[in-house]
Amino acid sequence: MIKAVRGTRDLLPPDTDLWNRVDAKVRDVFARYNYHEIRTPIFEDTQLFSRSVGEETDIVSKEMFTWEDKARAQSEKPQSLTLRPENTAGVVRAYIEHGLDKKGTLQKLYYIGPQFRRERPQKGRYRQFYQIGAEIIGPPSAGSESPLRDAEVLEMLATLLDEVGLRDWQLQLNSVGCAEDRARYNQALREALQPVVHLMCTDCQRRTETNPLRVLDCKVPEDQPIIEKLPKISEYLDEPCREHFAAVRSMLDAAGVTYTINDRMVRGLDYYTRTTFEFTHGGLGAQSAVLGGGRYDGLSESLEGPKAPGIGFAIGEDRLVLALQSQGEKPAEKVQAYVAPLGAGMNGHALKLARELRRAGISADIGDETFRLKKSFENAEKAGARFIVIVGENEVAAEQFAVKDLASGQQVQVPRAELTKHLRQN
RNA sequence: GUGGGUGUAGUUCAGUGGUAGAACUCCGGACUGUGGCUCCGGCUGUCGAGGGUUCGAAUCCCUCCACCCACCCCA
Repeated sequence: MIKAVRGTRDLLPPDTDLWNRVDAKVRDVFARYNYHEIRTPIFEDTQLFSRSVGEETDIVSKEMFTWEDKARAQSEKPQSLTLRPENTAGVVRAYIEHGLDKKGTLQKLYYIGPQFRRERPQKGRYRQFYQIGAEIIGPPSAGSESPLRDAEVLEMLATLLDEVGLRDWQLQLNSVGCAEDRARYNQALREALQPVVHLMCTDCQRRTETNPLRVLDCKVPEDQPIIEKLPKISEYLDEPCREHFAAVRSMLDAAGVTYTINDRMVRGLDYYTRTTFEFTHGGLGAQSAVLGGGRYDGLSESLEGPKAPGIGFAIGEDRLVLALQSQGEKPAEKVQAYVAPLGAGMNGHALKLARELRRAGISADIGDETFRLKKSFENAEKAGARFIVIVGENEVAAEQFAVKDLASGQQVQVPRAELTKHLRQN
């Protein structure tokens, strides 16, 4: 038997009803904040990701689905292509390619779609997973660097999660400063760790060499006293970065968005600058982050584009749905009417009637004239139908249909002309 | 890539060397135009795959595979 490949999965009803509800709500919120949808290709030139996400990150160094396309001409080398592991790089590429900076305004773009990373699957982590993301990007003259953009994005996310129905989420906020700040901080961390690192777990010893920032993320209890004494990134921000972060916080305070500063939160993509954030939720197993994001002031230029600071985020839709389900969210898609043809020659009458209902905006399902009435009732019950409408010879002749409310058990005769009204009002 | 757990009916699972089971689901009937409840009857399996031990393997051994969870890392 051929099965869905590792890390991929089928989304089936009724789960897909919940997914669609999330999609619809998210589009509704984005529209109210004046975002518009962008759709970028599912695969891109491999270099797009190695140059934006970062050659040394886990994503690029070991998690990408990459292959060589055939050369177009004999003189050409085959092109290396990659299934997108995230969507910000693609959006910024499109921004540059279509000269959107020339519009002179802020671009507020959102996307919903699958992303691909070749990781070992576990709860809340799949090789094909879905992200809902948005970016605000534009020339500095349009206000793209303003801390108001950061605050606006965070406020929207708080609203979005509330409206989607997620309870008990937490916003973790940090600033990782600019590239220079991070270089100085990395150096300081290395120096601070040097005398004590041999007391720490083997992971931390490795991290000190490869990526000292990661040490801050360590969860080993014995290491915590050491980690608490390490220098903080906030002490290494230069004046502009410090002011920017303070402005973001004061606007969040003004708007009444609650957050916690987490100066140990480090994010793994190289392009992040200044504000970084995560929204977390308890129902997700080890993957507590429902969404993550941050500012990326230098990304466009690193892709040979114009100066175009930006800020964005990606919601893990798989995780958001998981979190909603963990708090008991159940999609209950029901059909309003079940039309039950009864006896030979009734299928046509049933279809005609169902057509009238459906055209009037009433959801309806149809049985079959070979079903005994008992079976039709059972089917109607299984479908979660509110009403069953019986289409038998008597009914057709009298132009009056037996309509039974399956919840209350009440049954009445309803003239054809009043049928849609009767079914709609309940 | 590493570690742990689990693979038996459509589903959830029991079965630790001797004829593969239960519950639920599904199908039919009791009930010929009235569901949920009840009762009766019925279908369903390469026991994850391959090899080995044994008179005999779902069960013991070896190898592999898949899924789940965790690490790493991230959404």
